[in-house]
Amino acid sequence: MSVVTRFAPSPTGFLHIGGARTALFNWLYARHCGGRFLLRVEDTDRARSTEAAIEAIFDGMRWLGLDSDEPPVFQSKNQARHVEAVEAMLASGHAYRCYCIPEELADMREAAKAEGRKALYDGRWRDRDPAEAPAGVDPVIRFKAPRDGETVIDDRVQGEVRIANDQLDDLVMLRSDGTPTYMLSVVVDDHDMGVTHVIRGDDHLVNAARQTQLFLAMGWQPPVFAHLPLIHGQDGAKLSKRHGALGVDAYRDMGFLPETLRNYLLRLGWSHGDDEIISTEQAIAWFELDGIGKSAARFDLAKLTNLNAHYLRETADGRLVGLITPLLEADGLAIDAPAAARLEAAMPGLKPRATTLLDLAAAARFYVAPRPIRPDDKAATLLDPDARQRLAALVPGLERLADWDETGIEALIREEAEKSGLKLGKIAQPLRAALTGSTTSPGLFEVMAVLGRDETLGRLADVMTNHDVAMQQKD
RNA sequence: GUCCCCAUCGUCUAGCGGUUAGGACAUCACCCUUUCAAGGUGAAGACACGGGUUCGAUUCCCGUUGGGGAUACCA
Repeated sequence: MSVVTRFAPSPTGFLHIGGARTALFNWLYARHCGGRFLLRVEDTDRARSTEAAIEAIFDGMRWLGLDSDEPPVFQSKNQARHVEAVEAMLASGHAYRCYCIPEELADMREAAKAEGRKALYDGRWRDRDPAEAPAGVDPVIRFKAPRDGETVIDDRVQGEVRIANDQLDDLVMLRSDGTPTYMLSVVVDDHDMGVTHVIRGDDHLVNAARQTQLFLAMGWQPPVFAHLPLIHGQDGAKLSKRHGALGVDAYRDMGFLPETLRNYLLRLGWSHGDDEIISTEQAIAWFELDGIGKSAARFDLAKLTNLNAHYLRETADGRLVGLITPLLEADGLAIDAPAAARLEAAMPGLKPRATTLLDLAAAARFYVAPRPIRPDDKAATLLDPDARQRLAALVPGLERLADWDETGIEALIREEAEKSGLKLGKIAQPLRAALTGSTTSPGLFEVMAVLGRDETLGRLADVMTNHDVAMQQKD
């Protein structure tokens, strides 16, 4: 039997980090098994579901590269089928009409709480004659759940979980307005879609018992369950909106790569020995359900950042240029073909110093910024008159230099430093300030090689002639 | 309240009765060095507690504590 997994988000918000991990695990397991991965939008709560949320979820899935094997299923479109399933249960005696009004239910809950019992519906309409139905009350249809014994879930993550049936009440399958509830819809859809493995958050563990009862009552084989521990925030509390539970789009905007998220999310709750850096191909080959941990994990931005730095270093220069170009353009810079080429040449020096696309773009800015380069405060301090004189002394040599490449430039500068009896830093730092406008940058000789002779000399000339630029920044 | 789940360095985790309890991130030190990173070397840092079982428990069982989840005509 081929494996079928599904990701079934309810479209009430963005694709958050926990949902993304659930989707990833389902996707990986299907890919690993050579099965199919399906996407189902659980929009049975029409009031809370929004078009924007649906788009945000699809968008997030696309960005993460989690492609589904069939077009997404919208649960709301299967309503007729869900109602039909309930009618069949009514006919087979597995369901009944309940005429309780909300106030009655509230009283019931309160009474149960007072007695220290689990707050459950007491099944008062289970066997009551429908002729006693009060006038003007639209009934709900409830599942006639087993009252004795227990329901056992053989969970692939949590192990064998036993829940006494008296802990589960007769759940509502059809609301008084005739619409199906989530609990019923999931079971019917999972069955109809041929889902073999339900991999989802821990918060559904008890639901798995109710759903198992439903599957059994309908005469269907329940799927294999695997309930993932939830992800917690840095403070250990539930990863909620106010704890920085952001959508995956927020991480994209912070400059993280999708492969970083995939690797990070995979390691959050799943392990393969001591392996940390795991490519998606490797993950597909290795992913097994028994590698999933049982305890909740905290989301750690520092580790995510470190991982992103790693993937940035591994990313092809051309792709990086493509990714930061929009950021630079948003910053008011025009990136034409020569500028893009210069950025690409600069990437080997920029990449290892960056942790996100945002700081990569910021660090790359000086390469394509228009002259004159505005030095920042610290850089301006370095460009005092003495330093400018030292820089001026370099110009003839740079003009004459035969091979304008990193080694040639380095040899020349070192020679100049030695000649004047200065430590390299005494020349290199002002030079860096003049060329990059900053006190930190990639290797100086590499910077000069990438900038080219004309641009280098031009930037030096700017500093030499335009004292105002330097002086102005000094205070 | 009731039911369910969980518990190894600050964090993510390895471990599946006998280990100097391993790795990664973060932290600190040193090396490298034209700045900043990267890289290299090293340091510090954990089995929540109490009972059992066993020749022997981080590992198995029970309890305590702590954390989380579920208790809807939401999903």
